[in-house]
Amino acid sequence: MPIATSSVRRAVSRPKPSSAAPVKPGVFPDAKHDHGACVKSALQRAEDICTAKDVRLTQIRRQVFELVWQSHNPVGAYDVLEGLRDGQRKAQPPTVYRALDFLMEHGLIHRIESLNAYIGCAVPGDEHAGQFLICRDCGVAAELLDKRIDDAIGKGAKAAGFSIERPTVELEGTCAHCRRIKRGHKHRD
Amino acid sequence: MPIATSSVRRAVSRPKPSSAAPVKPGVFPDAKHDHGACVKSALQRAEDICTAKDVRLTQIRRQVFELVWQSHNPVGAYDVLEGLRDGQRKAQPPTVYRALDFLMEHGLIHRIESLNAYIGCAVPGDEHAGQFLICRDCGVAAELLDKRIDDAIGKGAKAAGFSIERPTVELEGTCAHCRRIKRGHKHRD
DNA sequence: GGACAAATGTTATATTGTAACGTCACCTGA
DNA sequence: TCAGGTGACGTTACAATATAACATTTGTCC
Repeated sequence: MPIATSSVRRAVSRPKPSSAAPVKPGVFPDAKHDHGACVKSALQRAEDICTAKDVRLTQIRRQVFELVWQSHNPVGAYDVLEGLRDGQRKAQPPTVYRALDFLMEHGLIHRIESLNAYIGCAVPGDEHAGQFLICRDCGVAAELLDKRIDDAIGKGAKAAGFSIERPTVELEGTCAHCRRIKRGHKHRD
Repeated sequence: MPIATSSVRRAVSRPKPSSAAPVKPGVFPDAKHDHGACVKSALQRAEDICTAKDVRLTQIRRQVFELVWQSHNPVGAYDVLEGLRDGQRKAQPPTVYRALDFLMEHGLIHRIESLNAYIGCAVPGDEHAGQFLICRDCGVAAELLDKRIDDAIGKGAKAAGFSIERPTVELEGTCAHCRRIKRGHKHRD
């Protein structure tokens, strides 16, 4: 699975206010967006949030966070583990799972249940459940924050007298870009 | 005991609704409903569907189907495997996974991604994705068929130019019954 | 019956996730 | 200053879930 380009392009733009969202919810990241800036922004926000909550974004947690953010594709725990091992470390699974749990607990990443994988949160600091569009072809997952979906789900649950504590909404399919490519192969247009 | 139904190959194009739906979508089954009737009805419908589609509901597949239907709680593949082993057989994991795949392929059961578990479909024969309310306390999962949710999800995806092929909607929380129990413990009312 | 495909058996292994306990660094209060 | 507590991480072992690959059996069709 191709990993989004690590930042060959230098972040020439001035340091953005850390409040800017790393990626826009509901939007698939452009193939050649500045992913380095994406990561940098996400990391800054994570640090701000941890500071505000008075919890520690330790070396390992930060590294795991960066590994999860290395692309917009959900990444498996053992891939993260692989990444952690680059270098002198010889990390074990519990190390990774603890860090992932920490990051999820503080809303910095989400777990994609249908893939057993993890992805950076596009809107950290905002208490919310993730809604995801996951492309079968390119593997990219885009986070949605769709109030209509939340509302509809809320109504459906209410009708059944059910109180939701953890909603999971994961929509697997094909993103616009990949669909264009496939159509191109078929009709050559 | 011969598998009578699998040899019946009549060109009946539509399965007649041999009985009511096993359980009503959107409703948590009553604690003391007649589950035997539930299972019987589900099995009958499964047989009708397989006959209509001209696929074989073999001994093993039927057994796995019944094991999945043994309750309204999602059941793990290895629990099913345990069940299959009651008696003389010594089934192995692939046997179970193949049967589960078959049953899913023909819309007779659903997989609950957030639990790595399987549950009988409340409305088999109807092409649809499952939407589930899953109670943390009693473990029961009720299937929803909520058009509002589908619509909202459809709109959200469309706005992103995304085409959905496999939606996953799993809502974990507390069912009305379990919530009443918990409230009772707190306020004694 | 013979050929072919579908279904299942069998062995081995891959992938994902946790339990349990030990170590160490850091803080805090007497 | 240091005893004791706590949080983070190390380490070992294992549990739980799932699949690859190939062999064998069963069913169907001619």
